[in-house]
Amino acid sequence: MINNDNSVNIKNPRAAYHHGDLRTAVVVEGLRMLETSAAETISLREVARNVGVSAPAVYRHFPDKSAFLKALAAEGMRRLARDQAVAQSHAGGEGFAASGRAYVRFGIGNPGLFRLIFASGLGGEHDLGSDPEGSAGWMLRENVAAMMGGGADPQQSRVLAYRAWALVHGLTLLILDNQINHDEGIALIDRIVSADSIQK
Amino acid sequence: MINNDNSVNIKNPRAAYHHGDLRTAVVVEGLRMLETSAAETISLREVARNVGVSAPAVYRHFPDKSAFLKALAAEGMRRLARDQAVAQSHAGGEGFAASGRAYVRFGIGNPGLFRLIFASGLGGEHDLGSDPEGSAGWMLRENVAAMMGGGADPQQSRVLAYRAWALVHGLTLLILDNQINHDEGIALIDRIVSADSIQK
DNA sequence: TGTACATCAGTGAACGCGCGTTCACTGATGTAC
DNA sequence: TGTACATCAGTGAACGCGCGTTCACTGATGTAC
Repeated sequence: MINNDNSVNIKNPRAAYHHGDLRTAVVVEGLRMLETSAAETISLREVARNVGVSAPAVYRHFPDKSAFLKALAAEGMRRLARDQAVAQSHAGGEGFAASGRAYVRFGIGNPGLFRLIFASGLGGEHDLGSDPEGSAGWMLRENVAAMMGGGADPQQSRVLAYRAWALVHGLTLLILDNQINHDEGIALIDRIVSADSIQK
Repeated sequence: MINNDNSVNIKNPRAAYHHGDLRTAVVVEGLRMLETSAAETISLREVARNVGVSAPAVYRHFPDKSAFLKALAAEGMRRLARDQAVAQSHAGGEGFAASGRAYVRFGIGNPGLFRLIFASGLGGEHDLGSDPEGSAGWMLRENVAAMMGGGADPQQSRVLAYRAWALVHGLTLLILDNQINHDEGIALIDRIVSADSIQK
């Protein structure tokens, strides 16, 4: 294997990665591999190989493989939330629908990462109301609250929130799993995820 | 390993399974394992072991592992469609919503099988309109057509169909992935998948 | 400025694992005469 | 009814594979004196 810019200098192992740089490099490579591969098919050994480092080196930065995957999922969660926030801030009155569409587009654009974020066994049990600020669940809750106004029936709020979330989540996966034709699905995102389909 | 009723008599290999019975036994065992395990974690060797047969024996009935998984998925598809049809026929005017709820309940009750059905790389590219009669996609199309009456804009029909499908598909997976609390999700199925949330 | 030393992120070798699949085989079955 | 034979669903042994992880190690770094 030929060394590239991300690889470590054989004679001086610490030079390229002191201060946790290998951790970063490994995460970056993991995210890159997720662009074309499913998380379950990614092995620590291959990530290490691609980075130009021996497999055991990774264990200096992660206790085990699942910790590594969790780091990727966390980064994915951040990016998804960021995309949604940006879309929402750029939209006028239809911010909620805009953030939903951003959710779908993120999933379609990042299949491996999107699936990893929601892979059961990694995180889970978000439950609206307990999400960290800025996360998808948090934004969902904020949006529904704003939509309903002050005196909303809390259970009805949850129903609306779940309905909206389910709509965009399901649409994303149906397209990713090729149950809905990819191009047609993309073309119809705006009509499927419309303001009235989400607020009613 | 102790032989059970599904196992083959060692002295007389053909006695238990002549006429393709091993194929059936293997599929039954696969479906049983899917009740508690994800499809990716199921190995041909373990299935064979559980059935009481050597691993190569399975290759008399399936060319390879993926053919075996496809057989499980096909059976799952049949069961899902059957559940939906039953629910729909027992419902009054709200048949569409009823079949949607049945979809969600099927997924919650059969996590491994449900996921396998939609696993990318196995089937895919259903595309409304090309589904075999009785399948989920077929029923979806029929329902939307009935709902819209005769003179429906075909593209709008597709939008409604995809919206309904996405709603129930997403709800199912959010519950399975523990993004929505399991018990709360189940309790809210009827309200989330309501007639008006699906037809509008 | 020079020296001794502790630290710790890397290394290559090795572990046990279970997998999918192939192979040459065996022996019960059903069939033709 | 008896015998020879083709069929073919099973068998156990073996293949190569890549994996996650552990191990004892090395050698560059930064620090204390």
